[in-house]
Amino acid sequence: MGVVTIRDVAEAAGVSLSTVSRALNGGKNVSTRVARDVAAAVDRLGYQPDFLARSLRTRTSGMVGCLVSDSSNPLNASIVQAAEAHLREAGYLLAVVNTASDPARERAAAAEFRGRRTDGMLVAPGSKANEKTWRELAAAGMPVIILDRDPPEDATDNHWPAVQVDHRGGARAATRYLTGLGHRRIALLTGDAAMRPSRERIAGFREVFAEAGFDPADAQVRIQASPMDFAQGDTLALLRGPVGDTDLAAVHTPAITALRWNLEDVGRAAAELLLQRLRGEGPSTQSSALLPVDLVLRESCAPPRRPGRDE
Amino acid sequence: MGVVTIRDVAEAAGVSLSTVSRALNGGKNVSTRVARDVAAAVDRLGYQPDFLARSLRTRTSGMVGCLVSDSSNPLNASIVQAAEAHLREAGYLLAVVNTASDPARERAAAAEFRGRRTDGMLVAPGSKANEKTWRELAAAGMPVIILDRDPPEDATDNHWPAVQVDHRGGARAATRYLTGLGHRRIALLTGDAAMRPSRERIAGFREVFAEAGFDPADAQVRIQASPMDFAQGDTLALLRGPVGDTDLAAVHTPAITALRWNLEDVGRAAAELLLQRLRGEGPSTQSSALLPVDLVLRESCAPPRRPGRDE
DNA sequence: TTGAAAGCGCTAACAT
DNA sequence: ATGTTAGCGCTTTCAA
Repeated sequence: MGVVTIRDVAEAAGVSLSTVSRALNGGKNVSTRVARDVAAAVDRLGYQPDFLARSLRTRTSGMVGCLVSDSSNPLNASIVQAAEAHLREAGYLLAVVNTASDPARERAAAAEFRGRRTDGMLVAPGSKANEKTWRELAAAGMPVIILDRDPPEDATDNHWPAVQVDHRGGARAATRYLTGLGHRRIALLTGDAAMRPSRERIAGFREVFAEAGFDPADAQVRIQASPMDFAQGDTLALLRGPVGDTDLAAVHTPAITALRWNLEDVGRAAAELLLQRLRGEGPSTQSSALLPVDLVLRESCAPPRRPGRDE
Repeated sequence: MGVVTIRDVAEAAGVSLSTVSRALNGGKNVSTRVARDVAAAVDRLGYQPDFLARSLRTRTSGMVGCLVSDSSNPLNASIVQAAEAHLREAGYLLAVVNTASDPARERAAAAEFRGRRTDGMLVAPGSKANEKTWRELAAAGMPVIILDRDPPEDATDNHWPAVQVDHRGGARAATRYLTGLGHRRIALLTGDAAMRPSRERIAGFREVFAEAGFDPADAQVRIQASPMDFAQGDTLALLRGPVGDTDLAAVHTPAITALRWNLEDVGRAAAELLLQRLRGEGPSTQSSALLPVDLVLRESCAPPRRPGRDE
């Protein structure tokens, strides 16, 4: 394997070990002759530097950890993929751990990432159970970016770097659209109300009812324990659309009006926020992002058959 | 950060550095008293071992690299997720790199994984361009598991560990089903014919025509340059079903008959194959897997309106 | 511009 | 059962 070390290169190039290191890294303070010889030796021997050894020395691993409940969920998958792409361009490797929202697994993963000296983390906690963990991590100097979740509550209330999605605004737009069509009794199906996305959707939904002076009892909220509940039957599956856009919504007949936000942007923004920290940029730069949610009008919504009295 | 080292623990516990190491690892050759003291010190100091340093010493990183064209593709996402879960249980961390099937990126990722001393790799090459890379990697002792792709051609023709999906069998079943309904002119839409999945589908498709003595010209193959082509319009999107099952197929009206294979099994089998190698198990154990493809009958297929003459 | 030497935190002989 | 010692491969002072 990596049997060829920097020492071999040094011998082959007829220079010292540290000179090779300099030639390989900064390239500064190295004569052109030596630079050439070293490059030749590297080529000839097929030398590949050992990141592990370098990391041990430099105290930076070039790795970023990502904690997510389920990376096969299409929403998460796109976010993670975009983050990975952006981080990779900056030279970082992304390691993803699926936690199934299990607090114990989250803690285990956080500990492992920490032990591996990751340079930062992207985390989407599945509950508020581990706020202490995130706070400790941050206190220890680990840059932690929150993904579409409530940041841990902090005594000092300094803002956590986070990428948030404007679910409230989206829910408002969708609700207004439906009330505009004449609907007065509307159900919102969404996930765990303790989590930011659902909580914000519910808030936006109710705000519109309140502002319009409609009966709040007609704004019905149904909590789905898991995203999978949506798929339990065709009927419920159809209702996925109003919650989040997927390929499904567009190709269905009728095409489903849906809320959509740019998942790639979420991942990219999170990566960028982290990179800012890693570059040591201060609080002068943007430290959080709020991404918009769009209402995509398709064919699935019509006025009620008897306006104001649809069942 | 990780300011507390094994040395601090040793001092706190009043034992030597190596004793702590032993207590932490094997736990063998350690008196219960010392074990207790060390555990107490670890707790009190909040010691977390440095994986990097350990890896440098042991020459094993506890990491596995995964090379895939696009981890946000639902098919890949599920495979990767399942592999991650299985590997994590065994104590390994999975790092995923998206290559967009770009040979240069594949090589770069392979080099980086190698430099990071990953213990193994799961790779789904996007072309045959990098066969040399995979061969070199394997020759250097890196366990490489191929995911639903052709293994690199090898002079010695020793079999590569690989997880394959029986796309041919699936295509045969689907084709027979359609011919059984009376269809005689059938189109197969699939991806890059140079890649294993499509090539096998095409083969199975044509086999059925040949065996039945139908006109091979009526077995029409259309290549889609990328999976995204399938989504370009509703019409084409509907044709996704016969190629691979997604949530979409089941909830569509009519529900779409589809070929399905277990993506979790693919990921799990790949992880297991890799773990076998990492445990040093020889060729006695299973070294490849061929997973079945099922035809899931739903409502989308009917006999032709004029049997034998459908357009 | 170069080299010698120290050491990152840990494990693994080897002694005791 | 425990301690001493020697590195893993690299970067980085510090001298020359």
